[in-house]
Amino acid sequence: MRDTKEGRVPMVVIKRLPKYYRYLGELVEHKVERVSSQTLADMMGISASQLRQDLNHFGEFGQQGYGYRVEDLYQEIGRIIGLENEYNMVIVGAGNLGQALANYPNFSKRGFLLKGVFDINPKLIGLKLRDNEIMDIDHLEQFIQKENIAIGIITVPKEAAQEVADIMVRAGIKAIWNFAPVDIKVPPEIVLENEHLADRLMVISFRLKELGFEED
Amino acid sequence: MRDTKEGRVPMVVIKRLPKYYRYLGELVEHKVERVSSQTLADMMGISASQLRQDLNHFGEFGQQGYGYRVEDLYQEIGRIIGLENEYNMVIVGAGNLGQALANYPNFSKRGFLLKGVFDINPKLIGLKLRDNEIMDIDHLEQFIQKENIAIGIITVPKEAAQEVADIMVRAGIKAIWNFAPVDIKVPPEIVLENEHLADRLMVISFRLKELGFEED
DNA sequence: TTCCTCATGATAAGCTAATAACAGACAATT
DNA sequence: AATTGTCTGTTATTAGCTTATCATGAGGAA
Repeated sequence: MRDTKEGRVPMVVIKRLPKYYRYLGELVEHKVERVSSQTLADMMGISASQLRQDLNHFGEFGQQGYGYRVEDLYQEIGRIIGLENEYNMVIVGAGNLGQALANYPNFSKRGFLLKGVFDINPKLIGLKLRDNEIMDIDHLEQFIQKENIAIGIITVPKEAAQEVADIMVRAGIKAIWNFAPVDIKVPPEIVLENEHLADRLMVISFRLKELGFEED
Repeated sequence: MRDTKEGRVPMVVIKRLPKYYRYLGELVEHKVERVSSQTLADMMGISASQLRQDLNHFGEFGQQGYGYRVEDLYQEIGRIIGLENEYNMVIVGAGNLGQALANYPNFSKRGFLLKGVFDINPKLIGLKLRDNEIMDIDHLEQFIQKENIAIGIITVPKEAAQEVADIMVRAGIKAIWNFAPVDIKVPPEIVLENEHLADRLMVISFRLKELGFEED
């Protein structure tokens, strides 16, 4: 079973896949059976060309003169994203954000299973967080290895973030999702996503300012 | 005082500004006085060309044969982003994520001031969240107008997100930062940032899968 | 069955962004 | 003051993405 038709798929395209998946999910819920690239693209606010082009990176899913079968395409994109797999996760940093993510229900629904939550603060260790007891960060490395953890989520202060990442990498983790406001460095074979929430606010700030200056 | 040299600045460039700001902040902390585009670009893992190109959208901040004064450039980029302004914010949805964001210290430090937290759940209304008492969503519209709220953060379930956004728009809000897993629709003059956390996990999933298939 | 319409997949054209190259200005040094 | 080397701002080039176009084949109607 082949993943991509040929060559690498551009990152911009990959980032759009979850959006396609989301909109198709909506259509499935509404029992829509078929959809044309034009209709779907209009819903999403993109061009039909781009939609077709994107899909063609992965294969031919539509039929001329008919369009796409919603259910099929939905399943197909789920497969492309890899949602039929299950991944074990840990969260390191049981502060507000760590707790919020731990309680996020949509993750387990898609096969992302939270197996442990860690912190360095003795006051937090031992507390229950939904199904997970908060563990001492000293046990992190061993835990990752024993429980076959694929994804590590970092929600510690920025000073500790790189150190936590190093432990994860040493333990053989496959991917890191970092929420600390620093760019973590990891070897190239590790999948890394930096989530800089404060950066997003700054983009909003810039755009607000830009708008303000437009009144000339 | 002019913002951009001419024309519109591409979104890709704008998205990089906070990153520049972050790295320059590090240099400031380490009391580094000057830096060349080459050095800074190496630190950030981008090309020196791109860095200079990006900065040239906004003006000339460096000196030939010398480089950039770290402190000056840091201030300058802060100004470009608009960090000298203050913006009032509200959070709607006092669940885990809403609470986490309410307690995020870095926002107020940059002039993003949380003025109120709202929810529809009677059990939550009246509770204290750091400095903010959780208010009934019925008072949201009035509050936005009276307190001159510029930015609305949405952390409600997806079913309620569009409705909340509509109230915000009606009340005259300037920007919306949406964490619900739907694409909210707002008039074009409203600055909108959709933050789809689950999407990020799917990108990680795809990349993990891609990596797995590379062992042929 | 045959013809017509529709909408895909593929190719081409157009556009945007990233990298490379370079002339000129400034700093540093003697 | 003169000279060398550095490093910017800018222009040129290349690469990457997006949009437009079109031939083709499937579906549906008569």
